[in-house]
Parts: sequence; structure tokens; C-alpha cells
Amino acid sequence: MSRTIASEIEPKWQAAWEQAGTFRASRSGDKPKYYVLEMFPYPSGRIHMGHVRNYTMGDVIARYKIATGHNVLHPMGWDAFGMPAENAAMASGGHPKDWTYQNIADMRAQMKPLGLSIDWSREFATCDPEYYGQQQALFIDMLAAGLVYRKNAVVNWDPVDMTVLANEQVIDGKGWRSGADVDRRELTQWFFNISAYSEELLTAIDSLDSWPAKVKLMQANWIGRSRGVEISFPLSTPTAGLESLVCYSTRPDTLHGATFMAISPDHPVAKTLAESSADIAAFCLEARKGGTTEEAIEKADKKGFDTGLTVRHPIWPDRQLPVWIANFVLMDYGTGAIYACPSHDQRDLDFAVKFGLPVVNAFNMPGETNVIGKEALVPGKDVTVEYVNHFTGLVRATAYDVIEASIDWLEARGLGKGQVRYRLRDWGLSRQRYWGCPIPVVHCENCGVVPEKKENLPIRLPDDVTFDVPGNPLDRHPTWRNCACPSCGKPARRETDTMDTFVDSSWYYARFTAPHAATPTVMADAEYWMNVDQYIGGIEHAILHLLYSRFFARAMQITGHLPAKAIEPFDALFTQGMVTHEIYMTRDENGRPVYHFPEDVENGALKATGEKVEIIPSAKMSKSKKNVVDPVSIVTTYGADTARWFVLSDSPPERDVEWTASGAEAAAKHLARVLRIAGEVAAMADTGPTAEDTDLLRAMHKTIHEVTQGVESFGFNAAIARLYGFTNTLGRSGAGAAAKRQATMALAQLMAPMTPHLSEEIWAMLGGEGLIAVAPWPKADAAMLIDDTVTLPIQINGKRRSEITVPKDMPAAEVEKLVLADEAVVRALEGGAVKKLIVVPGRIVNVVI
RNA sequence: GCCGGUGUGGCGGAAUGGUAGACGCAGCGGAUUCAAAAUCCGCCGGGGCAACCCCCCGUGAAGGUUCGAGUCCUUUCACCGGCACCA
Repeated sequence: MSRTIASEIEPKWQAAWEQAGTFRASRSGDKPKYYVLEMFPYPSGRIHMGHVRNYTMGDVIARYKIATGHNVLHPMGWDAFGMPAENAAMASGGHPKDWTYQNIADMRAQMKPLGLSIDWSREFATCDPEYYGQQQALFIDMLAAGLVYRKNAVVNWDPVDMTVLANEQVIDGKGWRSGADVDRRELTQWFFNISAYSEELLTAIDSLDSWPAKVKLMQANWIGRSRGVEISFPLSTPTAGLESLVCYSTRPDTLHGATFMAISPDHPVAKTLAESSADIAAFCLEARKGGTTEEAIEKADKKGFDTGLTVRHPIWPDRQLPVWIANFVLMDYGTGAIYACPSHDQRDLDFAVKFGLPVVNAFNMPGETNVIGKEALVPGKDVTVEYVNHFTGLVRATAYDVIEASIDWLEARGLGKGQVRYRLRDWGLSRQRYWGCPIPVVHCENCGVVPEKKENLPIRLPDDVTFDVPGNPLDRHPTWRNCACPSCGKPARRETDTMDTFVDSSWYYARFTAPHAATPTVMADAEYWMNVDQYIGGIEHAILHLLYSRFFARAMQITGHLPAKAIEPFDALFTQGMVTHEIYMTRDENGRPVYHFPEDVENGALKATGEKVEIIPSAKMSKSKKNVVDPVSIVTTYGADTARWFVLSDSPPERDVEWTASGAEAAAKHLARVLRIAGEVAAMADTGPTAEDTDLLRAMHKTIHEVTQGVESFGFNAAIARLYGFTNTLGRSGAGAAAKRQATMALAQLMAPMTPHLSEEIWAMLGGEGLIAVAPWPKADAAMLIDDTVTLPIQINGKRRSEITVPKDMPAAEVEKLVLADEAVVRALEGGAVKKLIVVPGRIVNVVI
């Protein structure tokens, strides 16, 4: 049966939708628009179960919205630039372009049998010149609007591959590909000034009502607003043209405990001192090393160098604090200099202990001499602290109030300046890579950096490149770099950096509204289709992709490419869980793990040899662990509807779902059963109504109500449970042919978003009009949702002891009488009195004795 | 370290403060069959009872609010996720 569904029914209906243009979106009609979007895939060449789950969820929403009278836009594209294509080219000698487009063709062919309601006419890949040319236009507009700039930045440089590496590509200080020691090199790079929008991006989070709280929190933490104060400490000897060291502190209340200053090895003072001192130069070089990876930071020892300089404490002029260069002070946060208060900051304390610097407890009451041990004293912001604040005089307040009072006190005396700072940095977009969108600027000896003329766009990637030598092929291409200056016309050189691929995915949602336009967007289309009503994707994009997209929506508004209402591009966001699977493992003769594909294992043993396998609990499907199930083989074996039904059924969509062979089998069986029941109903002779008609129709209306609620609230697993229940009812019902036919057609409709092919088949079998894909969603009759009688549980002292069945509108007084006459109640009372009797109409009764 | 989330049968998971365990998987029993597959029917948290009834216990742990708590509050444990030498 499932073979039939897979091989005959599914292709038939896919062809029918295709022919009818069912999912072609157009900006017309008086229906409300609805834009549903799933995060577009990277064309790796194979779809995986995670894709199936993601796109199925979007498809359920899209199909449900079509049925409820919306004009739906549901597009699909390819996030097609990026390193894997270049790596493949380096490994196999092919071309990234061929590799990518072949993968797209393969994946599209794997995706189409899923029966998704996608408007394929809007498909594009970000590596299409038509797309990246418009991205270049956008870049030029952003450059003109001051949203992009160039500056020197310290980057991870792989000297073998001759490229910049992202932090996560540096492992133990070595390049992940080359294994070479990574340098920290200062290069001129392009940046989006996203940090200028820190406050805006932070406060606007509040408006994202239909985003998961978790994602909003992660974004807020990433932006990392902090309130503090800038304080100047006069230097004993002016250095690097500076009279004093400025530091930023969020804890000015601890100023009394300041015992030394620490500056970053990259601080101008440190750099100046390094020029005249080989020791300092050596120290700074050493301190800068250590890499930027997480482990490296975790393990990093405190390193320090006493410069011999001192600064004067701004409040107590008799105190001179030594200035140290310290490896734990970062140049790109705050001012690159800190005053250290070891008593109230763990890092400062660790440093002080290591280098024998004094520790003064700023929170001591007069006369108290509380000594700080190995742990710094750090009160919570809401905790009331009791101590003499040595300058403001506040004695007992929350730490938060003390900090605010300290800032005010310092400001009033001109000693400090209250400040708000953010963790968010500007977004470096330059990549020394071939397979990305060329940055459309030209370097001219006369005119400097000049944006390319828009009529010259797209600046295409040259096809004739080689990957046999490391480095950026654009850099060493014989002719590509040569061009005429757009401003003066003299010979000039192109920028050879390409854009971070996150740029490509930061505006594709807008491009889908007019995917083939000669401008980045068309205002009328954007005005009509934006915003994305429902965006669906993995939690792994909670921060960067979504933050960048929010920034781009603002940038595109400033540059006139999006309407004001699209300032937040995604009205609702849903982050779905992963598809997981058990891992099957044996060990080789050396005890090393050997993993096995699920299809090679049966009943806990290898099919081939019968050797028992170790079963490791379910984890994210991964090729290296071989715990993968190929959607293509599932679709071939069981059909797309089975795969769709299963990935929706077992777990709530935001959680992980474990793929099991028995679960997939069960899904296939169930769908076959529904088809069988429908066949029986279709073949039923009309015998007239029976006594069971009403029961069946009541169940139908309840199911309509509950499934509708489930789909509306992303409760797909609960909706499917209701559909199972209704199928059981239908299968056992002795209702007449007409009622059964009605119930079966409703079942098909309710299942249609999840199992569209099967539903079309049943719809046609029972004489439904047109395609079920466009049939109006069934409505629950409110009157049919309420039974004539209700069964009320009777609790005695809060424990269920009995129940009574009464007419639905029986007055409470009469219910009480019946309850008091109930056998279980009488027995429990033993002739005693009822203390209290609670009747919740239509719900429950509680007898308190 | 800071911020957040989640803990319910053998398993995945249901449950607007109102009958805990819907629905599915696995398991057990039965029907059908020469037999199997497929299908259909039934049972299925733990304990007490010969047994239906019935009684006791049960949503990580301990308290609390309430007629009534998986759900609300306090404390606590475990696991998961995000951020992090961010001053």
C-alpha cells in the first residue's frame, strides 16, 4: 500500500498542483497576504531529515493558510556561496560554480518529491549574478549612507592558506585546514557599522511579540548593554600624548578598593613604551598570542608587566597606583584600560595575588579590616549591601543604587562621565575568498576607494580561476583586477575581497518578494508581501543571522529598498528542534569505535555478522557517527507523506524528535489505514442515517476544533494525536454512509497540510470538488462541540471518587442534590456533614468533608 | 562565573489551577490463518486484594498557597542551552 502511495499517488498529485499552478504566488486579489519562509538551505548536495522537518512545518502553515483564505507566498532558494565549494574545488580540481549548481540541481530533485507548496518560479541562488549584483547595488547604497566603512582590524591570518580565518576556524592557535600557527595581523577590512544600532536593535526586541523568549534573550545578551562611567586617572609621566589614563567601569562604587591600573598590550601607552623597551615589546607580543579561541582564554594564565608608570587616584590624590600591562585587558572593549579593584573582581584578585599587589576591601565599615581571601566579594545587583561607600556616604542600599549614586557623585564633581556601552562589535564582512559576492569598489591612485558604477553591476566573479595554490584566486588573476576608475577613468584596481556569506542571507527574504527585479527590491512588492509572517528555522541562527537580518532591514529602509513597516522583517519566528537518531557502535581490535548505519542494524545486532552493537542514546544526525537516515530512501520506501507525518507527530516541534524505524513504520501503516477506511467509505451503499450519525459528527466537529487550534499554535504533535483518535472513532463507527462520507472528507482536509498527497487522493475518491489544496478549511460548529450531557467527576477532599452524568444545563442546586445522593459520597460521609460543596459547572464537583 | 530552559510510565510525549499519563512506540493476551505476514479486538504507572468493586502511593526532591497543584510561590538537586578574562 505504501508503495502505491509513494510511487503512484504522490507523483500524480504533484503533477496536478504543478499543472494548476496552485502555489504560484501573485500580488493580486483581495485575500489577505501571508508570507511563510523557512531558512533557506546551503546546497551541500543532499537533503537531510532536518530539512524535511523544517520545510514540512513551513508547508503545514502555508497549506493551512491557503485553506483559510490567504494569498500565500512560500518561496525557496539557496544560500549558495561559501567555503565548502572552494574546499571541494581544492580537493577535486573542479570549479566551485559547477559544484554548487550541480548540488542545487541534486537537492531540488530530492526536495520536489516532498510535495512542498513552494512557488518554484521565485527560486534563486545567492551565487546567481542576478542576485549578487543586486547585493552589490545594495552595498553601494549602504556605502553612500555611511553604513559601511573601512578600518584596520586585527584578524586571524593563516600564513599557509593566506587567508583570514574566523575565530571558530582557529583550533589551538592553528589554522583548521593548514595546521599552521595563526598570526594576528592588522589588515584593512570592510565593516558594517551595526554597533551604531545597538540601542535600536536592543529596544526593538520588545516589539517581537511572536518570537521565542529564548531567542530574544540571546540577542539581548549578545548586544550586551552595560551602564557605567568613564574615569580619568592622571599619569605621573604623560605617555603617548596622554595626560591621563581613561578607564570604563560598571562598578565605580569600588573605587576605594582600586590598587593598580591595568592596560591592554594593544593600548597606545603600551605600544609607545614598547618602542623604547625590548622587554615590554617582547611581553606585549607574548601577551597577544594565546589565540582567541574559547579554550585558550579559559586556560590562559594571568600575565603582567609593571611599566613603572603610576597614576594618581582621582579621589584620594595621595594614592599612586602602579600601571601594569595585562593580557586579560581587551583593547576593543571599554577603553583598553581598567582600574583594578582586587577585592571585588575575581580577575583583578587573581592578578593581584600572582604579582603581590595590595588588596583593599572597599566595602569595609569604618574600623573593620575584613580580609579578602581567594574569592572576590561580588554582590548581586539587587542585593542590599551594607558598607560605607567611601565617597558618596551611602551606607545601606542595593548594589544597583550604590552604583547609580556613585556615577552621579563622580559626574557632579567632573571626575567621571556616565556611559552606556555595548558588547556588540561592528560586523567585519571582508573575506579573502573567491566564492563570495565581490565587494563592488575600486582602488584608484587618484581618487582612493571609489564605489563601482551601478550600470557596471554585477561585478561578476571570473570563471577562469585555479585553486592549486593557496590564497585568493581573485588576487592573482591576471586581468580581473584591472579596471577603469569609475570616477576619473584612469586605470585602477578592483577590490579582491568578497563578502561574508552572512550578507547574502541578510536580505534574501526581501528579494523573494521580487526575485528577478532589476533593483534589489521593488517597493510595491515589498510593501505588499513584507513582513515575513512566519519564519521557521534552527535555533543555531538565533543570534548572528537574525541580528544581521534585523540590521539589514533597517539599512534597506534607510537606503530606500524596504518600506518603514519592514523595520523588523520577521513578524513571527519559530525555532524547530533537530532530528536525532540512536548511534550504533562496535569496537575494532584496538578498542576504537566503529559506527554503523541504522539500515545495517537489526534487533541490536549487525545484519551482516550478527555482532551485537552498543547503542548510544539519540543524538543529532551526523555523518561521522553514521546515525543518519536518508530522506530520499524514506520517501522511496514509504512516501513523502509518511516522512512528513512522522517528523511532525512524535515530539513538539520546538524539541528534538528521534527518528525510529518503528515510528516510521507506524506512520506508514496509519496512513495506509486511513486510505483503506476512505476506500470502504467510498464503496458504502447509501443505507440512510443511523443512530450513530450524531456521535460521529460531534467527534468530527471536536476534531476540527482541536486540529485547527493545534495547527494555529504549532501544536502539530497534539493535532496529529487528535487525528489518530478521530481515525479510530471513524473506523469503528456504525454511522450511515452520508455521515461517514462527511467525516472522512473532513479527516482528509484536516490531514491535508501534513499529508497533502493522501488527502488529495481521498478527496478525489469521495467526489470532493477541485483540489483539496485549495478547498476551504472546515469549520467547527460550536453547537456540536457541546454534548447534551456531561460527566462530572466527583472529588471527595480533592480526590476523585466517583462521577455523575447530568444534562449539560442542569442547575447547580440540582447537581448538588445528586452529588449528595451519590453512593460513594454517602459512604464517605458515614452520616457526617459536608463542610463545603464546590460545583464547577460542566467541570467538576468537590465535596469537602 | 553570568543569563535562560527543562525534569511526567519501559520510550516519545498529553493535560485553560479541575478525572495525571490523551495519542503513538514497545510489551502482553485474543480473533482471523494450515501457518505466517497483514488486519481487527482487548490489556498495559507502582503497590495492597483470590477478585470486580475498593484502598494506598505516584509528575526530580522538600516545603507553601488553594476546596483542588504536573500547572502558582519558596528552597533545592540534576540535565540541557546561550554568553564570557566585556572591566
